[in-house]
Amino acid sequence: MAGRWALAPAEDGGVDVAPLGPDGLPSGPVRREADLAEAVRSRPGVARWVWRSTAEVYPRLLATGVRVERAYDVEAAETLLLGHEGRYGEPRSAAAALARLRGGPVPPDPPQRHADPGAQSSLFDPQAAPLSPADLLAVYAEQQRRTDATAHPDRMRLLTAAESAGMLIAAEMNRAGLPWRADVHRALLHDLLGERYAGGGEPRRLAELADEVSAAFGRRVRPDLPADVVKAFAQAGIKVTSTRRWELGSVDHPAVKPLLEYKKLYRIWVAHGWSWLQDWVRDGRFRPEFLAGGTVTGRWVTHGGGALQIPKVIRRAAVADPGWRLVVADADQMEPRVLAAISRDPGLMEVAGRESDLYQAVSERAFSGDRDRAKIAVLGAVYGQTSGDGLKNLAALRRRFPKAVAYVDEAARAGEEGRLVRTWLGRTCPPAARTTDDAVEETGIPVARDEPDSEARPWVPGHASTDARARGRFARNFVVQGSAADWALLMLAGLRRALTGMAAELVFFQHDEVIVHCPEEETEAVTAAIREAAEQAGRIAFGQTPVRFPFTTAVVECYADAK
DNA sequence: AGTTTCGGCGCC
DNA sequence: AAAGGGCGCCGAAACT
Repeated sequence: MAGRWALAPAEDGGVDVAPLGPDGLPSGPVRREADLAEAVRSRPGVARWVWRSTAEVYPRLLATGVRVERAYDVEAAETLLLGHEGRYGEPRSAAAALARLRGGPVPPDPPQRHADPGAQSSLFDPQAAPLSPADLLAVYAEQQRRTDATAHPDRMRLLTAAESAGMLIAAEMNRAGLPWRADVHRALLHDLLGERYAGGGEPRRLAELADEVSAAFGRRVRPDLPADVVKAFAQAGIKVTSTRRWELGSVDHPAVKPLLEYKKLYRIWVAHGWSWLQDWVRDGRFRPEFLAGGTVTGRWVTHGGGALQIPKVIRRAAVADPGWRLVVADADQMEPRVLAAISRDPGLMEVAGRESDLYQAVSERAFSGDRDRAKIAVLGAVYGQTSGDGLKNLAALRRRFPKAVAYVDEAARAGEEGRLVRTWLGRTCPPAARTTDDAVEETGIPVARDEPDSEARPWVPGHASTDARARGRFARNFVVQGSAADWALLMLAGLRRALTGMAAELVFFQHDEVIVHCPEEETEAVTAAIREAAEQAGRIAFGQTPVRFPFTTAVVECYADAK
């Protein structure tokens, strides 16, 4: 019973399953079973389930209490493989992959659905037409062949496996939810914003601040309307081009202070206020929808509730159940450590080979101990800083860490020239935007200019006039942010495996930070599992490397106490 | 009236 | 002090 099995939901609500031989072909007959959960539950020895889409199958399994150890998500793999092959924009569904294999017309991907509170959505329509096990396995076998044809098949296999694990984890986290105390949240809102007035208008504190702003200007001003604010400043003889915080910060006018306070609280009111609570918190859990691999760099996204942007002050409402704890773990300086591992810069590897503060160590080597400058320089190198002191700092960084800077410089050059760049494991950056004609010539697939599904087109930078440079910055950041996402995904998969058999649940993941909800007596084991998973992910991803990947871990009852 | 873009800001 | 990467979300403004 061990080994891989294929699983494909059938039209009649049942499911087809088939065992795979070592060659990836069926090693036994296809069996039709009436009940999905029972089909999986009765085969506990299966090492990896091969299926079209985790989003299609796994929530239904979880709903009946069935988990699987490992899966292979054919559509996730197809997305990664197409990208690696420089074929971004081609339909990524299993049906499309099958059509390419068979030579038939390639169906376009279904349009993405918008997330509504409470609605389930996924990368692809979970209700897509069923695929027979034979067709599924034909696509799978072809994917194995394409994986073997990549420059680093071992890394690509790791990537598709990790992405598939991510899909499982996302589904499990969507089900679990982040423990959330609505009563604490409400008290917090009342403290910050004051009473709500009937009719849904601004709460008391915001109304007061708006009055203060108006008083300072000597006329009625709506602080939530940038155009109104800019005009009011102009009438007061102060020229501002926007109402951004950093620009207003240096303006000397009595309206500035209440205005900035208003903007801060307004943000909380509209994005994490009472209606947010209403929409996203049920049964003591905040349930956003996590989507693994939702960005081109491999970072996750969430739909609903702004789960990856919870303001620090609102984290006060994320509270563990009685007798339970939140283990909050944050990777220390993940991106520069990853840059050290992928560039193999001797100096940066040495610095990253210690668990102590990386920016401090960099500053001692290149910035006379000025930690702030060191941090700005490192982040500038990673993000593509192009002006001001950044360039000076970058030069200093380059002298001491030449291979590290050369690595991102080369990525930037490749991006500007429209070449492909990849993460360490092989996730591939979308190529430069091409004209419609180019796309047709290369793929044979017409791309409508006003195609409503923007997913069908390659990434384009925000402003056409700065195309090449924007692509350079994007590619520069991509190799570091994306490789960091590779590492984080492996870490997460390792952690999930280590938590098997415990009551502990993964409940939150945010780029370099993970939260596990567990009984108090499991916190030590969870903390150890996180540390171990981090080091293991470093070894698996980067092989022999002196680079360490430490975590700062806090065991707390309340998320806000973690930092 | 409905849809898309913009400005601003939250997180990493 | 201010600038560079990735996102989501909201209301207002701008459009069809």
